[in-house]
Amino acid sequence: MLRTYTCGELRLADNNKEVILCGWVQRVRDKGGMIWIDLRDRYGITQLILEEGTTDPKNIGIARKLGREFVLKVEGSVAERVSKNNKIPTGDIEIKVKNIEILNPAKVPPFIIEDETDGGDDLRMRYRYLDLRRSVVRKSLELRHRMAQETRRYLDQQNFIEVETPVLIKSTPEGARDFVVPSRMNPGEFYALPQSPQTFKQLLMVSGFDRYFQIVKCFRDEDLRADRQPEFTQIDCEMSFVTQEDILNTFEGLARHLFKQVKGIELKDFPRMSYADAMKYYGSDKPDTRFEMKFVELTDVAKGKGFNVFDSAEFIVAINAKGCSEYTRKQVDELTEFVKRPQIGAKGLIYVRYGTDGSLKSSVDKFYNEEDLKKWVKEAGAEPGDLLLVLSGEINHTRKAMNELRLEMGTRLGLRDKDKYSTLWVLDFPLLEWSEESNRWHAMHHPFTSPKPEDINLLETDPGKLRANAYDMVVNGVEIGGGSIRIHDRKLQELMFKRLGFSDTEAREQFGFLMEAFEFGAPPHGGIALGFDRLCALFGGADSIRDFIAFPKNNSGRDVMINSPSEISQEQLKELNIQVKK
RNA sequence: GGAGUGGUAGUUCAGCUGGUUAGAAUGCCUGCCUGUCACGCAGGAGGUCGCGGGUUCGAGUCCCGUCCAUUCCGCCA
Repeated sequence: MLRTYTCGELRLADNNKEVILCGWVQRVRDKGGMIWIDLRDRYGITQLILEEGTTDPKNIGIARKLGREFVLKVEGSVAERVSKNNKIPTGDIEIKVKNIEILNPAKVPPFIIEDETDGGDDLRMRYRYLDLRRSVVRKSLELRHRMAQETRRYLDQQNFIEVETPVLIKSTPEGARDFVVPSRMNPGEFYALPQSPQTFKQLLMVSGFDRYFQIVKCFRDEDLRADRQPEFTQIDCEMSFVTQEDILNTFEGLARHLFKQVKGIELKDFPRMSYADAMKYYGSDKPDTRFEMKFVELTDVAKGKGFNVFDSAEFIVAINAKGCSEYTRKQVDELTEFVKRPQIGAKGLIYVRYGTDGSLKSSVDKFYNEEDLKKWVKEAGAEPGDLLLVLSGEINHTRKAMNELRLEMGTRLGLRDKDKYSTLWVLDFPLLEWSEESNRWHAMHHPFTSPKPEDINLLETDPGKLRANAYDMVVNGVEIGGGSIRIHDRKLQELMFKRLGFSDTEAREQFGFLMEAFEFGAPPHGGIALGFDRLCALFGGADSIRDFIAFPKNNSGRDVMINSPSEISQEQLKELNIQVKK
């Protein structure tokens, strides 16, 4: 070992010990007759001291040549500081240097390696290995490690076994775009990287593994976001001989275990909400339930007074912004601009001020008298001092816009506290949704999801109303994971593929292996997949998952450090039987 | 595929309705400083204003195109 201690562990109790430390130069403070060096490693920072007249001049000479991020090996003795620093754990001591060895010099780093760095994202990603030296980023990865360990511990205790499934698999048209890998040995043929190990985990159930999990990389070739990477990690799970209730309890248990072990938070039972209610009251299948501000439908009370916008609207909905009646014209205009942005696309925003004196003032006073508005505020349960915000239009579009407005108001009113956690299960998702684009039904979750038995006759008559045995775990408005009870019957699976527009041949070619397996004694089974990166970001109080991934990709799917993707040589292309159009 | 925002010193940014030699902070270099810990003080170096074109007597600034980054919409079973 080059060192006898780390830079984070020496205390006053170690006084006078002879020690050897290794680490990086965080900073040199040269005061003339005295020089202090902050030596940093993964564990902390320890101060070194060199003093003219005491320290060997050779070492003082070396210290004067040091730059940031030089790698040192330092021998010395632990001493109590004359002036202590209570901001760091090692602040009571320092190392009187007896010998400094430069293990490796360093160029001046392009950004400051401190918690509050001056580096922009682009630069940090280009030099990610330097960025990872910063304690904030390191702590994010330490959190991730802890989460993974606790996940394994809990699931192991629950008799789950971790099985690795292949990464080179088969492309299927359902769902997201696949990343594909050409096969040299099979010219013209391609593997696909898994969007999830879905079919494999179902096959493991057929194999009798009963309880499977895997912390696994998944791949989707779709456009990226702050919380979306082309390769990401899931806690992927499957169980046999269980009901939906068993799965909800098991994974509510996992979430509770993680919150307790990692954050020291005891969570209450997760409330449950139907998809229909989530859409009705929050306009979203992943509502942020840290605050109320539920939707109030005004379609019936607000129509028929000659206000053409409302009279012609399919749907009129309001939220009650508590205590906002004093919002200025400017603030209301800001909200109007907010909902009119192209991404949200509302035509306008109507408001009703319920003054603290009981007065009612709206932006549509021309059409509605005080009696009319009184009905509105009564519907909304508003009190004097509140502000009603109203949107109207096509139902799905309006709900979506109001969802955005609700979240914006929640943010403005400080109701979305990062340290507060509100969890819930959203249940009874529709099994299918109609796609205008491809003019056919799509599986909302995936084609292996089972319909609710009582709804099964709707598969032929009214597929859009058919509810699935599917569920999402939602925390603070973030979809943490989702799953379903699967189909384990060949006939039903065939029917499902048919309904989704697969021909018999297509279904057999793509999923024949699964349907065949169902004929060899497939147990009833179901499972869930939790987005591990998002879960870590949530625990870390961050909106972006990038700092919880050691080497993330940028918005265009590029790794700017290693500069990938990149072109490959003509020889490689030839070997793979691939031609590239330029 | 679409919309917004940004690109100026190593870095983070300022730079007004176009007008002398493009600034600040920080980092870097040099010197001074014996209890600093965001050390302090004095001095210094450092710029193809993303790229291409246009308007103009004159463009960091206005216009067009393009590239890059980022946020969102579409997309993400």
